[in-house]
Amino acid sequence: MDNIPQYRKLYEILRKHIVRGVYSEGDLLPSENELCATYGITRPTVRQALETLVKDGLILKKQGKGSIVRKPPQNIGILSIAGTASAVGVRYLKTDILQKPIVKTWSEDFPFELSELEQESGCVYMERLRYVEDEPVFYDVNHLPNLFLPRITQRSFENKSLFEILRKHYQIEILGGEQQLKAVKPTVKLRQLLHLKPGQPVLYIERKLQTNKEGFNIYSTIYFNSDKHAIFGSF
Amino acid sequence: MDNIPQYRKLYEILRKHIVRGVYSEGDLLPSENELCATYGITRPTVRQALETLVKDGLILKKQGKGSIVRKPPQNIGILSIAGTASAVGVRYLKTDILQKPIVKTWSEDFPFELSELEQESGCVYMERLRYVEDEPVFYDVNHLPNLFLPRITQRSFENKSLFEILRKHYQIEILGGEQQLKAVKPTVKLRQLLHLKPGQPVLYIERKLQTNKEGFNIYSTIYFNSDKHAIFGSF
DNA sequence: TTTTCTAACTTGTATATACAAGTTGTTTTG
DNA sequence: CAAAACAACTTGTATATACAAGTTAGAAAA
Repeated sequence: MDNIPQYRKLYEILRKHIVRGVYSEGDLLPSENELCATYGITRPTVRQALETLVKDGLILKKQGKGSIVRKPPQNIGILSIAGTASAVGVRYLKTDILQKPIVKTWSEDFPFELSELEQESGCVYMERLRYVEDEPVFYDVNHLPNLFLPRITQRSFENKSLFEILRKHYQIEILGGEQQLKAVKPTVKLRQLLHLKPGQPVLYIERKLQTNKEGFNIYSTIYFNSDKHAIFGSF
Repeated sequence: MDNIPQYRKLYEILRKHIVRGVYSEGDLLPSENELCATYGITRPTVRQALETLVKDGLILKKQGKGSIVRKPPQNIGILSIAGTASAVGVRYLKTDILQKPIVKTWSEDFPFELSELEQESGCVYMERLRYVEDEPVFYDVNHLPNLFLPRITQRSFENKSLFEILRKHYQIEILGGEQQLKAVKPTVKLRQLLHLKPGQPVLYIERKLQTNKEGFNIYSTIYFNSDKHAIFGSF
C-alpha cells in the first residue's frame, strides 16, 4: 500500500521534471497556487515540497517573483539524501561491484560509534567503484548492520542503487545523515582504482546514514577523484 | 526596528542553548507543545525553527519521542549559513587579516559567473587566515562586489565576523549559497600559511553566497587543512 | 512478579485561512 | 512618451485545527 506523504510525491514529480528538462534553467515553476490547483493539495504541503527542492539546489525561491529553476549541478551532489549521483545532473554513472556483499565482523578500528544492536549483529560489507563517463570517480565501501537483510548476499547490485534495493526489498528508507570530508593522500591501491595522477590527492568522505529502522545505520566511506568533478552542496 | 521572523528568533534561542550546554547531548528539547506555550507561538512556527536546527545538525527529531540534542559537531561546519565556525562547536577561532579589504578589478580567470552589475562594479578583495587553537586551519579569499559598501576598506576586520559587519553596517544578509569541494595539492605559499606536512593535500572550497541585495553575491575560495579537523555536514 | 493494555504524551502530515512583503504588467496621469 | 499609481500576481510568515503514527509510563490483569 502506498503511504508516501503527499509532499514527497510532489517533490518527486517536480524533481523529475527539472532533471528531465521539462523545466530549464531560468524557467519559473508553476506558482504555489497553481500547484495547489493542479495536484489538489494545500499551500503548506506544496511549500514543503518546494523547500526540499531548494534544499537539493534544484530551485531558488524569490519572494514576489516565483520559484526559479537552477542549472542542475554538473558536479556530484553528495550532500543530499538521494545519494546516487544519478539523482542530480550527472550524465552517466556506472557501478562496478568490486566486492559483492558479504557478512563479516566489524573491524576493530571502525571509525563510527556503533549501537549495541549493530555491534552484535556483525555487518554486511561491500565495495563499489563508480564511473562518470567511463572514468572511475569514486570508490566506496559500505558497512550495513547484518539486520533486517535476509539473503542480501545473494542479490545482484550491478548498476543498481543500493538505496532502491533497500527500499524496495527491505522497506528501509534513508531519513538523513551526516558526513565528514577531508583531503587525503591516496594509497597505491586507490591510485590504481581511481586512475589518479602522481601526487594527486583524493577527497575522503565518511558518511553515516540514518534509516527508518531503529538501530540500523548505513556507514559509507568514499574516496573521490575530484580532478574533473567537484562535490557540490547548496544551503 | 526589529523584524526578524519569530521562527528565526526561536531558532537562535534554542541554538544558543544547545551550543552553550544548557542542553547536553542526548537531552530532549522541550516538546513542540511546550515551546508553543513558553514562547506564545504556534506549532507550525515552532516546527519551522526546529527544522532549521535539524538542518544544522544540532538536533535529531524522533516521532513519538521528541527532539534529541546531538553532540555539537566537533568539526567545522561549513555547509551552514552561519559560516563562521564559532557558530558551532569549535573551541576557539582566531582570525588574521592577511590582506585588508581593497578595491580591485575582478581577475580574468575568476571561477564564478558574475552578474552584469557585479562585473561593472569591480570587487572588494580580502584575505584571511583562520586558526583553531592557535593552529592555522583555513585560508580564505573573499571577493565582494564593490556595491552597497561605502568605506568598507577603512573598517577593521580583525577577529570580527565578516557577516556580522555586513549585517550590522550594510544591512546585507546571507540568504543561502552553494559550494564545491575538491582535494588539491597546495602551493608553496599555502604550505607555509597552513603549516602543512610534506605531501599533505588541502581541501579546496569555492563558495557563492546569495544575499538579500539583488545582484550582490559573496564569492569565497577557501583552502582548508583537514589534518586534524574535517568538514562536517548533515542532511 | 510479569505481561498486556491503555492513556497520554510525542512528532509527522495535512487542511484552512489570513496578512505581509516583493514583483510585474497594465492603466492612468502629466 | 515617460513616470507614477494601481491591481494582480508571487513567495514569506503566521495562526488555528485535526488526525496519523510512534513512544513511554502507569495501571490492570494474569
